[in-house]
Amino acid sequence: MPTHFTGSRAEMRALDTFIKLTRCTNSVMGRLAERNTIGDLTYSQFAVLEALYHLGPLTQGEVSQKILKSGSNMTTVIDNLERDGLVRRERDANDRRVIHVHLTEAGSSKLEAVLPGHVAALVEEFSILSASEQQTLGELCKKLGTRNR
Amino acid sequence: MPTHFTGSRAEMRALDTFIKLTRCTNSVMGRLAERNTIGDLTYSQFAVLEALYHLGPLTQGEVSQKILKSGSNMTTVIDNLERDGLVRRERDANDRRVIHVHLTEAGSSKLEAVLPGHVAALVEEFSILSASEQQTLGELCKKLGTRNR
DNA sequence: CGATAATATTTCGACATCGAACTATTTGAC
DNA sequence: GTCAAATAGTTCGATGTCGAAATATTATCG
Repeated sequence: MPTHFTGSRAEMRALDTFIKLTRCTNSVMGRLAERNTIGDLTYSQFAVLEALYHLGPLTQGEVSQKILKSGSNMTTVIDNLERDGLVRRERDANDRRVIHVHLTEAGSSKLEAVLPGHVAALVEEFSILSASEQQTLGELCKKLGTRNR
Repeated sequence: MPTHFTGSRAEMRALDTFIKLTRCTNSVMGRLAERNTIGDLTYSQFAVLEALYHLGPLTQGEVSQKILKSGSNMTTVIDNLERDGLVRRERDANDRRVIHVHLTEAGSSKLEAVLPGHVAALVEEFSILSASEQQTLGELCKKLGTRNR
């Protein structure tokens, strides 16, 4: 946990908080991965399916924005999802540059099969924090995350 | 921000906190990356150099544990660092299975050139939170991160 | 209308990342 | 002492991830 870094108080504090933040996220994600909470999906695939499931068909660019990943990355992830039959691409008729991504039946079923377990695992993970601690954590994260914008 | 997920209160809370946590980490890392705060290094490379800088020569396995990455991943990252002359591998004389990773002069200089700016950027990022907010965030992250172990 | 700018996606090359299978070496048990 | 189990790294194949350059298409402006 310690960083063996010597600096001003503000420096040590920021560094320490940063390390705890990244390790925390890392650990939580790692433990979720260990539990195999999303079956044979990757997190990227899960995120794409979830977005489509809750928001309906989206443009590839929209998906990219929703899950905060680059456009070129979306191409690969959606390629894999399409190969596995979980998603379907449809060229827009009016603007042939854009592609609409649709969930297939298989994709929908897959997500429904996996979502409850994932949520349950999350609840369990976070149950170490009280409701108000979760509230506080969420607020601080939001404040830090949306900094200058 | 919203998830369009309907569930019990505990479920919504955990999901919401989870999303804020991951987005926060994502955003902070992203902004640091944009600022080019670690030069032409990747974060993995930076993490390895930093560990060696502060702790001295380490076994490859030890590095892997310090930065929480898999052994096979370490092979690649250290391969690249070695190719760039920032790090040197040395086989242990007594136990020929183990490899000690040393920082080279170039590696040391590179890190020293980059560390102050990185810390400054971190301080600036976290300056949106007061000292006590950072303290709280750190504690909550630690509690959540080290859950059951 | 026609050249240019903007937009959506893909391709490419580099790096990260994992788990499983593999190699080399050391340790332990009989 | 020898053979089996444990340990340290590497290799391999798959996926994710990015930014820059390329492609295709649409919008704009003169």
